[in-house]
Amino acid sequence: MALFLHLRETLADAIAAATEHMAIAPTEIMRPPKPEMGDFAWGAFAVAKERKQSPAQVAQDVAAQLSTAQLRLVERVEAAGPYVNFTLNTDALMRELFAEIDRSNGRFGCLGADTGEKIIFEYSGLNTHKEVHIGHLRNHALGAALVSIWRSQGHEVHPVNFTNDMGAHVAKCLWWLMKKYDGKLPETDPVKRMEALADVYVEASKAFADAEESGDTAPRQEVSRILLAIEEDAASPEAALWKETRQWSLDGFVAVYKESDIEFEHWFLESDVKMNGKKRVMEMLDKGIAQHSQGAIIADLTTPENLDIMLLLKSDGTGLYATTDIALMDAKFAVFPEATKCVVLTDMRQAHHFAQLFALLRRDGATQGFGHIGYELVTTPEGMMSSRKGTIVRYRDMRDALIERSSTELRERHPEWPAEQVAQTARAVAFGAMKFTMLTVSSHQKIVFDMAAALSLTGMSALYLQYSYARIRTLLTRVNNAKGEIATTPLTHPTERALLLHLLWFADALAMASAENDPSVLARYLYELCQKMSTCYEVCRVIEEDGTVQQWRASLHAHTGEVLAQGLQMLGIPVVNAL
RNA sequence: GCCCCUGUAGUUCAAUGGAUAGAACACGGGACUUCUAAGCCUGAUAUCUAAGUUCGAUUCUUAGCGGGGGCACCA
Repeated sequence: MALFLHLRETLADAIAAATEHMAIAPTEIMRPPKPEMGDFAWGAFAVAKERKQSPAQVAQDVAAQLSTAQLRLVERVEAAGPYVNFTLNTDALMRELFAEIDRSNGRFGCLGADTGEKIIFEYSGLNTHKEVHIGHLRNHALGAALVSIWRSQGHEVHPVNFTNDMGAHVAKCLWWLMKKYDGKLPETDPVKRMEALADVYVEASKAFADAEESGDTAPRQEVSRILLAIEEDAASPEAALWKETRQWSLDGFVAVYKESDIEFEHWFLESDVKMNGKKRVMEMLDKGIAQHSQGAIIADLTTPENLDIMLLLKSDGTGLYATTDIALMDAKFAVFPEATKCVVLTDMRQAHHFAQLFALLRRDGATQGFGHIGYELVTTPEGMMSSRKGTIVRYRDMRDALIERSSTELRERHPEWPAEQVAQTARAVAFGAMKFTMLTVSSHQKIVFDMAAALSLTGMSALYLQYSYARIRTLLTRVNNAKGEIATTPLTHPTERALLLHLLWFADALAMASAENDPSVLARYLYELCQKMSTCYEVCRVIEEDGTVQQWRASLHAHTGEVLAQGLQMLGIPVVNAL
């Protein structure tokens, strides 16, 4: 077990014993607001209420009963008003913590593997023939980070991808592609071709809207015809073009995932599961779970779930998102039959839809766990992004602008660097920046995207974390005994101890991030770690020192670097050795 | 109309009901012949309103005001 968790449990148990019958949860053991108060703290409020005593009295009683001899690593216990504060022995803490980091093998602060749930986790949800935009970026950054964070808590996670490759948007795109481009595009590079296809969709969308406005019904009829052809007639030229162009998008998506360092264990396509959805709806109709209404098929979820009417099949007999999602759930559990739970990550707008879906499946007898994690939208200062209004901020534009911006900066700073190193480092900076801006804000907070702000690489940014790591790496190349065993910590400055103690709390950041399904907890922890590291770095020089002082400081930085690298890895932020 | 999210410093965001509400940007001041100044130190500035619960409320409840989203043929 992680040292941190063990210490907290030990304290909780000891306090429970000292208060006789009270159950004390380990999470009641907190961090005091000021380091000089101690390393752990417990507030006596609840116990005081139970005992009808003053919290200060209870705190004093508990402190008096606790003996440091029985508490691992603790060298001081004292009551401070309503709190009991605990202080750890620095030398012992350093030895045990560093030993844990050294043997953790990239799993510092983590719980044992496969001790949790088996989760199918669906995220990303791109649409073929359409643009990848910065809203998807938020999904990707959150999803990939959640996979790591949940795994750190012992859950078995199977990340899967669901791609929407059918529907009106596809038909519109094909309509315009055939009409204006004769069904061909000149690009051969997978990414460029995907992007060109998405551009066709934007044109198509505008042309379609213009036609609608001017009362021209021909495009609408043509789009319906194409939609029907690709759904019903596999031998039609439209179906052939659909499959060809779909592949352009899918190839492009593979490249996007690869450059973002995202992996899926399975891909589901809407077209593969949609027809099964219709079948499932018909079964539900037979069972009485669904019913006819106004020519369509619905499920009435107004009571007891209070989830309104759920539309399952349109009056023209065609399916919709809900239809597909019913079958998709079957497909997921067919691929991962041992899974206990399925979690889906989308923006908040779909929360109602998924609440309905899960309620419907439970009515249908499903016993697995279902979860939806919603995050707030990414908007521009003008409001919601819309491809029709042309207000989409494209993923590729942001990526390219960031790469450009950081390349320029790097060339100026390191004129001696070879082009390849500049390019590689610029990508690390760009992808780090993109992900970090999406991860630091908690997921229930809307992000108003500002390109200028996103391009600024100061303050609370991924670059600050990457820069901190690079400084550690450089420092360590100049001392040769960073990994040597040390028995004592020749502390000369409070910043050293503050940094050491912050490393101990890493396990708490992981546990919190997982419990809240919120990677921003980890992102902010790492930022704080770097702040403490930077402060220490300025005040406590390493190279001009020698003997145990140098050894200790180098070791502190080395271990900080390892924890930082692990945390960044979990957030999907690339690390580089020089910046 | 009903439901969900949200309101904290000039701006963008933090804060399991607990000790003096923290950061970043912007603004003001400062240190360095010294391991990367994309850094460090330092200053000023904030809980939408009104009731309630509590020893204690930015946090919970109710009402109001403001912002965003959702609620049957879109995904």
